[in-house]
Amino acid sequence: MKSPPPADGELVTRDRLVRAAVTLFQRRGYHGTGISEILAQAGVPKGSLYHHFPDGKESLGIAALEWLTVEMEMHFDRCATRSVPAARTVEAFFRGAADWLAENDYSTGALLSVMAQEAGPGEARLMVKLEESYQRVTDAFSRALAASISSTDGADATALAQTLLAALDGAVPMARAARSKAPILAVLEVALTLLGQPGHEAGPGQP
Amino acid sequence: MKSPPPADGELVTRDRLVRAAVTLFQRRGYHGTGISEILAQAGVPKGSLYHHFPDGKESLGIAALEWLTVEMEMHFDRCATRSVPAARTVEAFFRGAADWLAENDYSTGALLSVMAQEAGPGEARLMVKLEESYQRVTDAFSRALAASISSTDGADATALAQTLLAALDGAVPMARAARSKAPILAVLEVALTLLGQPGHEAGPGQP
DNA sequence: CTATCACTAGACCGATCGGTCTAGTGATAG
DNA sequence: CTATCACTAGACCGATCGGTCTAGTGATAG
Repeated sequence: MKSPPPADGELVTRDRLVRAAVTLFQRRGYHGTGISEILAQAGVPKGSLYHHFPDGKESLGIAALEWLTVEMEMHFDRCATRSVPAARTVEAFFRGAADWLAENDYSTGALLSVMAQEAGPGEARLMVKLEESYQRVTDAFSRALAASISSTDGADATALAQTLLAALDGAVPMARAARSKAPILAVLEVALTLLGQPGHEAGPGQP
Repeated sequence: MKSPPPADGELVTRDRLVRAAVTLFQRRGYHGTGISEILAQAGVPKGSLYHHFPDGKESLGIAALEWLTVEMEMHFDRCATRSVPAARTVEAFFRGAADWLAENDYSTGALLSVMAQEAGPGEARLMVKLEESYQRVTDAFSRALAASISSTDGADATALAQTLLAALDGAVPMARAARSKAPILAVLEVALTLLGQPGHEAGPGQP
């Protein structure tokens, strides 16, 4: 218990590894990214990785998921706190993803979605973490939506959040393959239609 | 030019490879699946693989995408020909995916989506094929939808097809992580709401 | 000044990766 | 009967995979 955490010095190396893992897993997937690439990108030697993550790659994957999950939770909770209208929350979310993809030359992707499709029985801990992450992100998103959708109850907001998140996760690889924001923007427009018309149990039609 | 194709004998080995590749890429992703696993699953020796696919794994990936693309095109074109109502086409599509996932212990995934997220600059040909496949599948889906949606023109049907395909592609990994059909069914319900209300330029509200 | 400890550094490991290459094998054409 | 050809079979290849292990290094506590 010597060297009490220099508060930020302790996290630097570990954090660099996690950030590099997030970036690379988004680009090439979990199995497509080698430990050595992560090490190179983070500028960290192998020994340090296994000091911070004695259980290796899978633990690093879990840490990457946790990092992204917290990031998303914070984002959506900020929207909820500020009572941002649902339509604006959704629009910012989709446009943000499209812009970020374009800025990165369409080489990044949706972390939860890739990892959930690559993980097998050999990565049981990863799968458990994925379930948790999906749940937390969906919950945060639905909180942000519920804050401003009058005509829907909690259940509706959850289903809506799930649907919109799924739609974006599905549109990202399309945009990547097409090297264009178009698929994301097309999906966004349909999504906004959905929001504009609260729907099946709401009031009268529009003018 | 001896041995004129025994018509089916020629395709058996090659086809077994493609089918095994589709199955395994769906389960573990492109990079997560080794050539040796494909060989084992197909019951084919290595030499045969490189005879049929001299360019190796990437060509096999392309063939797997082609196989799935044709499969989907045929499915949707069947719906279009029979003038299946859009809502029924969508419901069958989503429920089919959910059932197929459950039957396979939530171990399979969305092929286009995983591969599009794993492919990098090193797999340029794969990426080109992915773009084509997405396009063809979306087109076929939108044809199936357009056949029965009166209030939408072609552009709308395309955006709708893109959105619904994206939503399913995104919901599949969620269902996989949760080991439950629930996410897919939740998304389906929202999707049906969308179809039930052709929307922004349609007529009056409902009763 | 010394012992301890968190952490860094990278040489090294067997296993597996995708891919090549040589030796068949068996049906067909002549 | 023989030559050709599509195809099978698997030994073998270097490269890279994820992971282990030993030797520091440098700040802190006493």
